[in-house]
Amino acid sequence: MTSENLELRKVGLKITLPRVKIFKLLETMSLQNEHVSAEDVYHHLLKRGESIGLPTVYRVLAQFESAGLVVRRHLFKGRSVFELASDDHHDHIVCLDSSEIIEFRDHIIERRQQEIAQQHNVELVDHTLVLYVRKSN
Amino acid sequence: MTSENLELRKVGLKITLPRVKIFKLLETMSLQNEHVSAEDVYHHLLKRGESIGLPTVYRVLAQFESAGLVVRRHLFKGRSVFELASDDHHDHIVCLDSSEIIEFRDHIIERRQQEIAQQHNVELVDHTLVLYVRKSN
DNA sequence: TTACGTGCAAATCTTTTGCAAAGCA
DNA sequence: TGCTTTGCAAAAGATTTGCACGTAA
Repeated sequence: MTSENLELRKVGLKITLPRVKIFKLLETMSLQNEHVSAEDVYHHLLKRGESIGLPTVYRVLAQFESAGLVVRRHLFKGRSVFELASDDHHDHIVCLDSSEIIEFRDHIIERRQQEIAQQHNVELVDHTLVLYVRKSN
Repeated sequence: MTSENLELRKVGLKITLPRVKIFKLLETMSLQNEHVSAEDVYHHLLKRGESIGLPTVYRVLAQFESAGLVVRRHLFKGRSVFELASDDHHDHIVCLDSSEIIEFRDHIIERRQQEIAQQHNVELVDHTLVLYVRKSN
């Protein structure tokens, strides 16, 4: 049993070809810190000769999100991007000039977020921190 | 000359009825910490008997954004919400149960973001910090 | 007057849904 | 086999665009 299959089984999803293809692609992309939209996933798979339908990509990504395998982010207007979930929380710097995305980790901010949630008497489930920047001259 | 007109003139936008209506509405909404979508603006205006077209709302909001009068946020999937720009930076807590939005301000996080931008040698233009929470039991 | 702005309808883009056929356990 | 998943086509939701008419300066 491959690692993808284990992950899928763990969250109660039946092992199907589309799910495995998409999970593997996300693994590759996440290793490279790439953030992909549903359309991106679809085109990557088509380009390598895989056969898949766009609605299936949307459905599978939504299932992965519900299962906690994947995190959906609203970094841009009009479309969601996805990355494999990981214990290693990180945030994003988005360059307004190049649309390049840089990931960063910061303990001070992470800790402070927890404190703020506590102050408001709510349970912190997730967070999005995006710094929109331009390259300094 | 009313204050709305001054603001519009300041950023080089001609004073027109739709722009004034939308600006006033945003002023009211922002005072109440409401975050409105283009559709929301459209329906609020229709409800109070104003005549306006939805494409105009989208166009005016985009113009206001370019002019720096309003900030566009991607708090949810699939649609943008807008609020009047202000010097007083704040961030958002979004309740996943009720979709309620709470604003908060935190100097520690603000300062830390500046430091992170400096470390990456980029100029911080804007940021979005959203804490997604559930009500603690 | 004259360039700019608006409204309507239609187009576009992203995402979702209905349903018949195919696939996994 | 039986229930789940997929693929296609079509629908839906958000946003944008083309164009003729209206309006601020």
